[in-house]
Amino acid sequence: MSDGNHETYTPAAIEEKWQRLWEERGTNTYGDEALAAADRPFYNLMMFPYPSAEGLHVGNIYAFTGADVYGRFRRLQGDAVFEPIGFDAFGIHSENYALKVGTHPMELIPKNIANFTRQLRRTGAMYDWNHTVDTTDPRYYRWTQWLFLQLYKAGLAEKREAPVNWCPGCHTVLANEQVIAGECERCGTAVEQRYLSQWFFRITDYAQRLLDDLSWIDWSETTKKAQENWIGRSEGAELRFPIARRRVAEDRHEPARLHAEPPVIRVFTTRPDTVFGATFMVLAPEHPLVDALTSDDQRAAVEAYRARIATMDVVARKKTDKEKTGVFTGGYCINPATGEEIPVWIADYVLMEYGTGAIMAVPGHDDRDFEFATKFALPIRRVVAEAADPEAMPGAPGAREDGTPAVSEAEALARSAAEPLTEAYTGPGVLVNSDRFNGMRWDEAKRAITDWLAERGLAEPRVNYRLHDWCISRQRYWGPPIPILYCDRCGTVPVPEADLPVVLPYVEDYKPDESGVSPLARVEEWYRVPCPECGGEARRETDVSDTFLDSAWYFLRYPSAGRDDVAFDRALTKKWLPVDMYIGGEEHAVLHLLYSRFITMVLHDLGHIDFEEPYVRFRKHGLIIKDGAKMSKSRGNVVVPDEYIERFGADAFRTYLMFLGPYQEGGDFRDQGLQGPYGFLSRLWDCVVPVAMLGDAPIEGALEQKLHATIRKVTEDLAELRYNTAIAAMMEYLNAVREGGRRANRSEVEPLIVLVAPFAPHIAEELWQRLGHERSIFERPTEGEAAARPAGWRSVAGGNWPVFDPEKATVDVVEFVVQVNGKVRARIPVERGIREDEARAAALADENVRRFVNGNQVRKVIFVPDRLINLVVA
RNA sequence: GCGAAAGUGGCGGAAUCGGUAGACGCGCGAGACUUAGGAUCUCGUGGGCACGCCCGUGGGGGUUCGAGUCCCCCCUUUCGCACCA
Repeated sequence: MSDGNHETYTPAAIEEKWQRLWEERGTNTYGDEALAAADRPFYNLMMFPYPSAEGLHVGNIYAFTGADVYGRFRRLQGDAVFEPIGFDAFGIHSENYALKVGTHPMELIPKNIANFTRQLRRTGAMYDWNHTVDTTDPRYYRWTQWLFLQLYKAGLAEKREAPVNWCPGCHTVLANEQVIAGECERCGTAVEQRYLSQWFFRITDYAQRLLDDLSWIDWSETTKKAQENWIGRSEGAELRFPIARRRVAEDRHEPARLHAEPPVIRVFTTRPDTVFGATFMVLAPEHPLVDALTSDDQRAAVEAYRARIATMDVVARKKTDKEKTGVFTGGYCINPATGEEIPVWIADYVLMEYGTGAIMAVPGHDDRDFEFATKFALPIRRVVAEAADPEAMPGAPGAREDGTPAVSEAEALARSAAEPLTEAYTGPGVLVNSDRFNGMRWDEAKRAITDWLAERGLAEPRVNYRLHDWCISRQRYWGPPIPILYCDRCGTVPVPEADLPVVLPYVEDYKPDESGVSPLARVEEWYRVPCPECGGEARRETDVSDTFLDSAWYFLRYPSAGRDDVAFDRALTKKWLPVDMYIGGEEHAVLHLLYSRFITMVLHDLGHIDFEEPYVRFRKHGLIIKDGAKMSKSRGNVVVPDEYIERFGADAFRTYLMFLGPYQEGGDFRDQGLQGPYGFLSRLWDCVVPVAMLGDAPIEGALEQKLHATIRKVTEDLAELRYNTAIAAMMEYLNAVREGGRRANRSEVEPLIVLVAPFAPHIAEELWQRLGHERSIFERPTEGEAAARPAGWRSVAGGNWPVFDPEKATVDVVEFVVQVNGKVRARIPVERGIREDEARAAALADENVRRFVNGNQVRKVIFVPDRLINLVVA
């Protein structure tokens, strides 16, 4: 629709131009000095991508654009925003893909990174390309290895034999967090349990701190909750059940060993109040005491059961709803509360990884124990009686003044002590069948019984966590080698820091196998090295570290990227960290986000940094679906961003992504939806270009009011990442400017261009330039520029972002609602600030209102200033 | 089973504090312009009819002058954890 005079909006040309100019002028990048000298630093971080061969997908762009919009918003407000990007390129994901296509990862990854870089530039985000990281670069992973050594020296990294999750598909060990419902997060293969010697980070030492800090960090609530659940703190007690030696010793083959082992079985329980009801004990099949407890006549059955469990895959074993299985060991232990001998069983519903790997079974008050006891005909004893009503409990509200329950104790006890249980009772109540503790509230009994047993050394209060230590060994090729040497004479020797990096060698055949060792173990010339301590023969650790270690500290590296003398510079780190705003996916709620918090705490404790939480503020973004369904290759509904960007431009694509739903909840991508934002930008263009056609009149009246209301709305919404409603407000304002096809004035559109800039930076730059500005809209304006603004235009200090005038942001005439008996009967325009009596008179002047009042007496009037009046009639 | 979030037009989604339900956009309808239209512009667009109202935010109760919003019960969906003692 070009009419010679009119220039059409051509996003491709404009965007190409500005991306080139940004690069040439260094608009978005910092030199080393500038980075060190920046005032009002704001570290705007987004989760760096894994550079897949498929290229950037729409989910990446959605995440990054939301973060970039925020960064640009802060920058327009005068902050010195540091917005880096990098590549998380090590790991099983990359390696598996390389294997699939038959290209070595050392060739594949640089290609992918080049492709990603091209695509990322095309999205128009303001990345600082002077400060990027690539985790596979030896200049980066040198410091990943350094980090490992710091943990090693601090005693936080240790090698130990442990049951680990082995993925038979990926041929490697996985961290607990990488096992989803018993399956490998990457390939979906059922995970097996193996006993291997692995490197662990003692993250459990930090469990309480990781939990405590959640109370003050400013994060999305759901993310905090996920971490809280993952850490899984439970309070209770460790109880000790002495082994009934008499019975065990009779059957023992090696009686001498008996004395070497502790003559007790330790259990963790959150219900020490129910110990009088512990009628048997269950150990995990792998429990080390099983052998000692097993009697000769039960040995065959026990061995068979253990063998069956050992070969069972983890998915099958962890199924909650399968029928309970188990076998009696023939051994007994003594209930420390009752003194009774109780039988010891093994069953796979007890997990070796949690607590002590043994439980006291209280079938009366635990669903699982009840099921087990029922199946194997074990005694079930009630020790907690449900009070007639909660008020009846001693000390409860409604209890008598002397603290005794409203229902008599005797009554409650008598009623239910003898009553048989048809299912486990897990609720609150009063103790029964518990000797001296009868009649005590269950919650008080927890402490009382623990104390009572503790006097005899049979219990102590205990806090347990679900969190496990972080297994970082991977028997794979594509990762940083763990910087450890094994010497026959000196044992485990850390690689001296001066010898870092331990470079990952080029290995032609890097395919993993069943052996349980890394492909690097096949490269003798690499792993055979002299011991740095004795000079004798040593052997390198051949496992590489988990990818999540690479990403656990990358945010510390960005400002110091390119520095070869330190992992992170002290002064730069002090200036820029912790991260001011971190935006990323919820899928990392318990992986990356927990690990990087842990690593940061460790570095803090070791004196390397002066903060212990890496991200002051974290916001999760939502997920994009396509036409109401998850995107997947098999469904064939994957959005390829390049095509859309080519057709509509990055500006429209970005704006659409931010418009299609609340950013923190995600939304539904529909091809036709792009028309809206594209049309919006086109109309904005048509309003401003050619600039010579713009009017010079100052903004005034209702439009001025609307502008200020829009500035307020957009400013507030952007601060809270409510991008969709901010865009809607801008659309509304532009519609008002164009009302009736009138010619726009410069004073009406210039502020709008700044508001649009975070979403559509290219068109904003272009229009800004055409309006006569020489410098980027994102640069801090000079005094001259600030002074040359149209009348009534005010901006925040140091930026072009407009400031609204609260006086002007409110309307003079409001549409006032008149209700009769709560139903809307009229809408009348009134002056803002109208008094109740005036409003009432105006309401009653309305014909329709009068019709409904119908001469009846007005019994009550509800008046909400500037909103409504409600007349209540008989 | 536990934890978290959410159910609003044909669709994506709006709606600070309990105060005009459906902003904005898509789609659709009518019209204008046009050789043409998957372009652009204008107007309309929750349902119903007696054209003034009635009905409408998953279902059922309740509180209130007034409920999408608060309370109780139920249903559905999505996500996370899942034999965690």
